[in-house]
Amino acid sequence: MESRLDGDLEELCPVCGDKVSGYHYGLLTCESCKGFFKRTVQNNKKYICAENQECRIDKTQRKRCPFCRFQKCLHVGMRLEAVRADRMRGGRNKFGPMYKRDRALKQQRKALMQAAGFRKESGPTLVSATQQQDFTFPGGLQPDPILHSSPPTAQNNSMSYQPASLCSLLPSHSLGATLRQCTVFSNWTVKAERNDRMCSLGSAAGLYINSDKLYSSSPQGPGIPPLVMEFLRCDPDEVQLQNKITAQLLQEQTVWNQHGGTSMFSLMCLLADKMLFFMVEWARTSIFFKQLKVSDQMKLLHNSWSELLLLDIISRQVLYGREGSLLLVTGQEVELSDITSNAGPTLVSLVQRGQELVERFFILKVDRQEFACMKFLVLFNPDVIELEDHQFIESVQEQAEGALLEYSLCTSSQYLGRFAHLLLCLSELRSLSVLAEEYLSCKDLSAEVPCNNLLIEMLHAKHSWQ
DNA sequence: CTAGCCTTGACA
DNA sequence: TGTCAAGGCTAG
Repeated sequence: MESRLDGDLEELCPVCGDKVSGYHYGLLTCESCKGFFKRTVQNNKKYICAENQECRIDKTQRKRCPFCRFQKCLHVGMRLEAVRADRMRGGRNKFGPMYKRDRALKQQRKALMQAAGFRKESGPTLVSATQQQDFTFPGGLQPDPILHSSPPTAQNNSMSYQPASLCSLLPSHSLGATLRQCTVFSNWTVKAERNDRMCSLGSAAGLYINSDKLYSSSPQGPGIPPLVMEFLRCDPDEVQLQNKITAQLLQEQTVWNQHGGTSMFSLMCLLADKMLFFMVEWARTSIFFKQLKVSDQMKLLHNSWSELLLLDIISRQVLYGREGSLLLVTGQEVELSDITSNAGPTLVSLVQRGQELVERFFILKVDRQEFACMKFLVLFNPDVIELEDHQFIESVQEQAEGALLEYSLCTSSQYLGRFAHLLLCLSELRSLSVLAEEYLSCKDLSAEVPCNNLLIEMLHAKHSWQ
């Protein structure tokens, strides 16, 4: 009897090497890893590795370390979003066409192998062979350190004035150790503190969502795909971020007093630099990213820093901002007219296009969950050259895109058109970030950008290898 | 908790 | 109506 699955079933489970029983959660796996993945996601299980998070997972040892087993499940591409939040049985999911394509591809490959004279028994297919490598899986679905870290203290902020480099930030776990002395505070107008409004808006927009409660303890669930919940969990809390940056600025104010006030532009550079620092911290502790080698991490960040920075600024305006003003990460507001009144044509254009983008996101009612997904979409750009783990990065981008699409499906009836519109907005974001980098480069050439900071490193790094 | 087998139900 | 990838059940 020659069944359709015979070809597929010859393959080995990419997680443990056991016999494959069919497509489960995105790819061909064995029955036990299917069940393990389902239990882990449905029950929101947290595991801890007793070793150094590099346990070998095979058929005989898969029970030993569920932490590393789950990490391997994610790494080979099992999809969190394929586990149904509503636990509905039967039916088909959106992966149907993907499974079909995969089958066709395997069939094609098999035919090619046979035509080339390979015996079927000569080993696992190309996919299994690469997936059976030994990967190391640092981290995983653990609580995000940045969300639980205490506010910066006088001690850890003032200890070191070394310039921060991306290289030094990535493998490090010490948040305050690389902060450095910067200049400025300035003669710009602070209109209003927004702490109260931020807090109330924050809780309404889901800033304080407890993902455990929302997903696992309610069998019906809120309809938020698990991967979106995970992205949201990685996302820094706006109020904490505001507190951290404000605390740092207050501390550096004494330094500024010694140097005298500087321009609005210098202040913006300082803020951008601080935001970049926390952006690197966000990426470094985020799901998927922390599994990458430092070299790939650096390439991705060098490629996307300006887009991420702009997306962060824009999302702040969409979620909490007021028309006609720019809400800073510190919670303060600057009138846009104050910025553009003395600005050159490039900056005016930047501000205008940025405002238009804010408006488009606002009309689409983009929420914090969607911005969290988009950040991953932007960060995991498989088009970056010379990536070591290109396949994984591509798979993460696909997963982020799938999660965003699925979430749009949950929240909007016109999800396909809306989803397409979101992608168009990201394309405009990209173009805007190019303009912003050009603007900064010009300023840098005329020595107007405060030197010795992460902002400049990013600017130089990107233009040196692209 | 694991993993093999069972039930369900959208889709081709 | 058959397929097959979801979730469910349960002995070990």
